[in-house]
Amino acid sequence: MSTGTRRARERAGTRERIIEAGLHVLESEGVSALTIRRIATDVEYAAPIVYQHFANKDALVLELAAHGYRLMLAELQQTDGEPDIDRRMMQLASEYVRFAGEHPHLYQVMNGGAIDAQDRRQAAAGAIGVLEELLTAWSTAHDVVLADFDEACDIVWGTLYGIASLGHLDTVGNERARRLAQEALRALLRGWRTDLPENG
Amino acid sequence: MSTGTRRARERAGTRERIIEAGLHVLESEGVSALTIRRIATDVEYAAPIVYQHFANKDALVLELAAHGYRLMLAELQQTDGEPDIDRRMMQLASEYVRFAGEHPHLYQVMNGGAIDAQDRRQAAAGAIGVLEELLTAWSTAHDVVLADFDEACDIVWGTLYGIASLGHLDTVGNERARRLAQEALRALLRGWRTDLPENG
DNA sequence: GTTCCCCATCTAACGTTGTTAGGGTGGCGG
DNA sequence: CCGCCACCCTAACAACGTTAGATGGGGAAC
Repeated sequence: MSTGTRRARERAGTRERIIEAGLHVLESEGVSALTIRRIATDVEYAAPIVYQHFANKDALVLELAAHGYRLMLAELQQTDGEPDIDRRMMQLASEYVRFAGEHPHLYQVMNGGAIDAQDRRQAAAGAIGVLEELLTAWSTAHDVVLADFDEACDIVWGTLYGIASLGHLDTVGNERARRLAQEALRALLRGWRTDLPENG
Repeated sequence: MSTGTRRARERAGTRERIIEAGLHVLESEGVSALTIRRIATDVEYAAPIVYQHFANKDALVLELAAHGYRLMLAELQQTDGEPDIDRRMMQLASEYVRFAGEHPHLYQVMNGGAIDAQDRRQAAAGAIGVLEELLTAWSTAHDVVLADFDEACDIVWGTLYGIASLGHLDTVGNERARRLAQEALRALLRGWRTDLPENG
């Protein structure tokens, strides 16, 4: 079956081209332009071809979002090379918000209601993993045992999401949002530290 | 012009009924069921009537969101009667997340991309005002001068939004999200206090 | 009281969306 | 060379937001 494998390769190729076309349309013209017919036209096919590769539009959008989370993972991992764990945390916050600002439409799709909660969680697992690693390193570096590690992760992840959303949902500029995210994360971590004296 | 005022009253009445029908559909069946034809049917009119009261669907949705923010304002103001300012802050966080959990579809519309950033800011001004008042009271109570008050407000508002979104975007339950929001806000405020000793 | 006009309302339609069914065509196996 | 099969397209459906034109009934004028 030599033709069989070739056809399988071609199938996978067009599937990839559909995803790339979708990403291009999304990033360049926004979510309102992300149409089955538009994508099909860009890959020089008729609309129904898309349904040979994706069950429906939501499945395609999920794939685009997964791609976005992989991209985010790559950018968040760029915080390597910084030995100071607190500074790396600040870089994480900054990079997260920067990503949201540089890919607003992709970010919108990644967090939009079209994606099932479970699927999103799975797609975001890699990016969240970076946060988990950093938070683990931070807690050991400062000799802090967090009461509930997953809870702390969710808090940080949710905080970053919320403040990054201010950056493009509201009139808050991206550079300001980066400052806000850094300050929020700094305050959060400071609040969790037990190696600082306190009186109340 | 007796008939004139009556007609004006009727016009305003149907406009109000359209909004109420929209809210009812939204809360009971979700944003995907929020359709011009569906709303028109519920108020026993044909679809084009809606366009005599709203320029387009986005304008109607904005009105629904504004109603949602007024509702949120009322619920946030219920934190009166608590003299302890820190406890009131905790109640604010809890009530915010509770609102998001009890009105998920309304909350989704309030923060959805269909609403212009400026319009949302204006609609949310009242609810944000509650936070501003509380934060002012908190800073005076603890003798803290915040470096940038508006920045602190945005941080808290964004954090609450992000963590509340975890509650219904992801699999985090509402009661857990409330705990998370409280812990996040507690850590944030603790990080901003200057009446606690520190060593680095 | 009759007539007429205006305006509120409806029906019908357009263009777009996601999605599905059915037909045609070209290349591969016998 | 023939037939079949897989691929691809055209056409269509339902539903959406939105607009234009038809229609009808009630108040105003005589």
